[in-house]
Amino acid sequence: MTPEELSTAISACLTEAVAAGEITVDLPDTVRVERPKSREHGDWATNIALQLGKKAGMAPRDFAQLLSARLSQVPGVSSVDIAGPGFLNITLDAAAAGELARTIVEAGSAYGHNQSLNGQVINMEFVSANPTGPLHIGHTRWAALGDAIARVLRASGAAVTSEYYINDAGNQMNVFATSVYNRMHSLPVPEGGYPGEYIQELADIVLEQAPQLKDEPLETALPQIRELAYAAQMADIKRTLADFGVSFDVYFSEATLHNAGAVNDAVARLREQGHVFDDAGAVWLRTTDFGDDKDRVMIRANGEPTYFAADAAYYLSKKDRGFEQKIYLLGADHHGYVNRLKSIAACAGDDPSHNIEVLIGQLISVNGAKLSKRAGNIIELRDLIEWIGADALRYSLARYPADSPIALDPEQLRKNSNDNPVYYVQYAHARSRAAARQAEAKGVTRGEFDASLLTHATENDLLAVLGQLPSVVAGAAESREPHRIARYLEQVAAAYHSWYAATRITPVGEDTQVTAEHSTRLWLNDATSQVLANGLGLLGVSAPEKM
RNA sequence: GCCUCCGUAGCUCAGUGGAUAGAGCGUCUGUCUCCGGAACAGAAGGUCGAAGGUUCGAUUCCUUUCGGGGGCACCA
Repeated sequence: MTPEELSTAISACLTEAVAAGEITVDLPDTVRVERPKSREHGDWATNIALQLGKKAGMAPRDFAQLLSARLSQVPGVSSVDIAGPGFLNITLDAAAAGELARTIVEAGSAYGHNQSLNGQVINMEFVSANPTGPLHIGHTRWAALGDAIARVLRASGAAVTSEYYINDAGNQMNVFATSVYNRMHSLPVPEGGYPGEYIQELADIVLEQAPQLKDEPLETALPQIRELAYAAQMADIKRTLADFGVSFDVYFSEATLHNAGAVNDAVARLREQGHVFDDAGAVWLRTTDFGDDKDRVMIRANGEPTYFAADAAYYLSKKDRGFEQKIYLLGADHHGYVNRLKSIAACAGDDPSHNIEVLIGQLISVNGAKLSKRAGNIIELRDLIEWIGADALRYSLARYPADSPIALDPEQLRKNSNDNPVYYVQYAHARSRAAARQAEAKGVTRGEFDASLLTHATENDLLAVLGQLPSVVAGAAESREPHRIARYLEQVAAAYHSWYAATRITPVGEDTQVTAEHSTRLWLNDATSQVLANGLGLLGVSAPEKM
């Protein structure tokens, strides 16, 4: 029996009690079932009687008494105790609890998936680094976290499109191209230009593809240099993301918005909505109507659209493409942008509390990281991957809530020990696979399964933890907090290691007789592998067979 | 000045309107004739920054306050 099934059973008992006239109260959609901290309090506990007792005009303990009478009749429920002010402590039959092992193995990679976000159509934009240089540490956290959030949302039934917005318009692209041009001619870095060594690499690539550009003056060479260097830089970014295990469904070019007139269209559409006005030669969006602290310019007095105008057009594009929810993942340095983005949504007639969601992540730092020589004074993502490893890096970043500032300690992350949580979890997976291989060699198979044999205290604990994956995934999706998965996996690993130390999957010593206990434990072992693999998969971290 | 995030064990950090606030590291004590010791069992270590308020119950929610990080462009 899974906690979800127990929750459903409690809801059914409540409904029956209402129908029988025993209680009069509005029932919640779902009943929360929790694993009590203390084992003395049974397998599962609920505080539903405390919540509903008062509303039903009853003492919580009396309410608990009524519910307990019905609940103890449910098949699989061994006993129900009322504790303290009205907690219901529920103990399951070993067989009912153990059945979960089979449920998980049979569900396979689908275990943990849930329908909590069914029907939601979500656009998630993250990273969106400028195409004028390599990815650096500032992009790393969202690359790891954003990708994990997308996976968690999908596992909860949402249709998610992950999107990378390329800021390939505006003067910065000309500055970028000029920087490359100057490198081609060994000229100094232009005013405000890009200094890193990677510019030289881009210059080499451009010259290789179009050697004639070397003899052309800046004005005529610039457009082609811009295109070639841009393409090379985006290829580099995509390669680094791929090495990090991150892929995007859509790479959206800002330039295409300008070229297709979408920016001007956006101004016109927002004007129709009544939120655009002209002042001092510029065109403004009255974002103060929706809580922004000042109105924002869309078209400058010189006729050039602002970056903000492109953002408005981009938002409308997402809306037009049918995304009900648009999630933006931004660094803390973009905090001031949140109200503006929300105002765009409001000006477009959307509900800023529903159709747009801006997640702000605190910045990270890495102690003692080497600064990239090729890119100037930044820490490059590709260097971090090479130094720490993609798995350790992704896990470490996914392990903390986005709003918590973190300082990574690379020396710790490079260690193959318990200092390093990713190894703890990965090791548990590798160990469980090794145990399965060992079992096979000793003739243990999953042929026989008798859940009532899973009676050891560590088996009860392990089963309880394994049963929580679906609700943990749903919770992580709802709150956009994949770190809950990581923390959960550490619990799974701990429960597995305890179980492993306390019981045997294979016959030991002279006793070579394979029993139903062995084969049943193999089911539990394999169920654990599956939960660890599924959870790590949601974080974009590998689940190794061997380490 | 305004906005926002953080403040929990010696360190790095989880967590929760409820029963005894947790993990790892560090410190201390144990566990290998046997499936992977990258492990397990246990001990010590806390006025949950402070003060008010709401509540049957607050570390959690609200207000104030102290300390720290980040942000407040006709830049992109």
